[in-house]
Amino acid sequence: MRESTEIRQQQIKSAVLNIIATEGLSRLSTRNLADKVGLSEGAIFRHFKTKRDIMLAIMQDVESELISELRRIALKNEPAPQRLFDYLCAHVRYLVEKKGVTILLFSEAAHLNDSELKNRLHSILNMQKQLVSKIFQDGIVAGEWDATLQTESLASLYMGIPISLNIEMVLSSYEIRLENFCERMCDLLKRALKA
Amino acid sequence: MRESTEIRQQQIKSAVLNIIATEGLSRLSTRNLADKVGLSEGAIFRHFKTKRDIMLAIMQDVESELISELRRIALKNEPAPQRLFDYLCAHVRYLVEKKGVTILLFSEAAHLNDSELKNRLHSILNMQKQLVSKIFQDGIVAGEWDATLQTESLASLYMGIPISLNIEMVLSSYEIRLENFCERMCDLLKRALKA
DNA sequence: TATCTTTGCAAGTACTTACTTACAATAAAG
DNA sequence: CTTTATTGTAAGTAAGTACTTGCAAAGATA
Repeated sequence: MRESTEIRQQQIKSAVLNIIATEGLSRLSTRNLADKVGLSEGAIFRHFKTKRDIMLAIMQDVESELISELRRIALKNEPAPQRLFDYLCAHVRYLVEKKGVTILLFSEAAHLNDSELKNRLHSILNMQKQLVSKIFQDGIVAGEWDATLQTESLASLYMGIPISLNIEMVLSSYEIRLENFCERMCDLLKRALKA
Repeated sequence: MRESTEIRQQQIKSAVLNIIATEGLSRLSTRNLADKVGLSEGAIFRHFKTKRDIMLAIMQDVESELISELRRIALKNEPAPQRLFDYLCAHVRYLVEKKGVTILLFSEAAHLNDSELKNRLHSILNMQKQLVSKIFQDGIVAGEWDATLQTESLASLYMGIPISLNIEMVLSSYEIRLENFCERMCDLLKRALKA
């Protein structure tokens, strides 16, 4: 069956995430990938120049899906505490939905020692940090939180939450209880923020 | 030059960490490893049955070096706030010293989809969590920290700190400023803990 | 209908990988 | 001195890798 490159690219990216979640990174060969999509190996290379290009395309998706959502929340016209909660929830929800995709991109970046991949991942994480810093800053300016706090330190503390959750998910094969996770973490953050 | 298995095993483990830090995981082939140790490939397999066994041995080292040090601190006869600070410092110091070793073990575990490797890493992280929970619990019992807090949530928040630092280090190729990092993070934790 | 671009496949390429085998040198033990 | 266990090497092995090539057919355009 002939399909357009756009459709095939979507199918390929989706198959990559599926293989990673169910069989592990080491089974992410072009051969296995082709099998899963239902194409020959040659056909894969019609739609992506290299395997690395597939990873970059997936990273692009993370930027356009997750980052744009986080930006929307961070810039919303709402009290900072509400935004902080929404931000964390959206963040966690995406990681659970797309399972360990960021971690596995990170693994690939570490494995291939590919500095462009690393830099792009780094910039995704920095973006997440800057956006949450904006919320902290707004809350401080609004007098809701302690003015002596450094937003950078707060952002570092925040970033640990989704990242360690992500690691926990991968190591426990995605079987993890998340009851009130966001509420509990958000409460602790707000205690630290209190004026 | 003939050397005993014990010495060779140390040399091999050390070469593994060196290759990972300087050339990346993808260059961690048995061939490159043999070159770095100054042996033939066959000789490597005299001292470790498989490549995977080398990873397991390194993991064992992390347990006997880091975990035992953290246990010592957690059980020390000192006020909980002081122990918390020492604990975080020791934790961070080890990660900086041994660069991203835990992360890279994690990458391998994710890559090979090896559930024994994963379980062992998982148990190392859990141990770190339990030990820091002990400190939180002691501080609460001593009346220094808020009794309504859940130690498990606190431990989750704590765990994000070394892990995200670890990721940051790997992604920024180990060029990272750590001025007062432990102090700043510990202060935030203590604000959240305040009664 | 004829032309041209796109999408597909089968087979192959050159290379790397973890690990093995057959045999030699070393050194300690009897 | 002889025996025996240990540590070493050189040269393989089988399997897997990302990617290419030559050619066919589908579908849009002329």
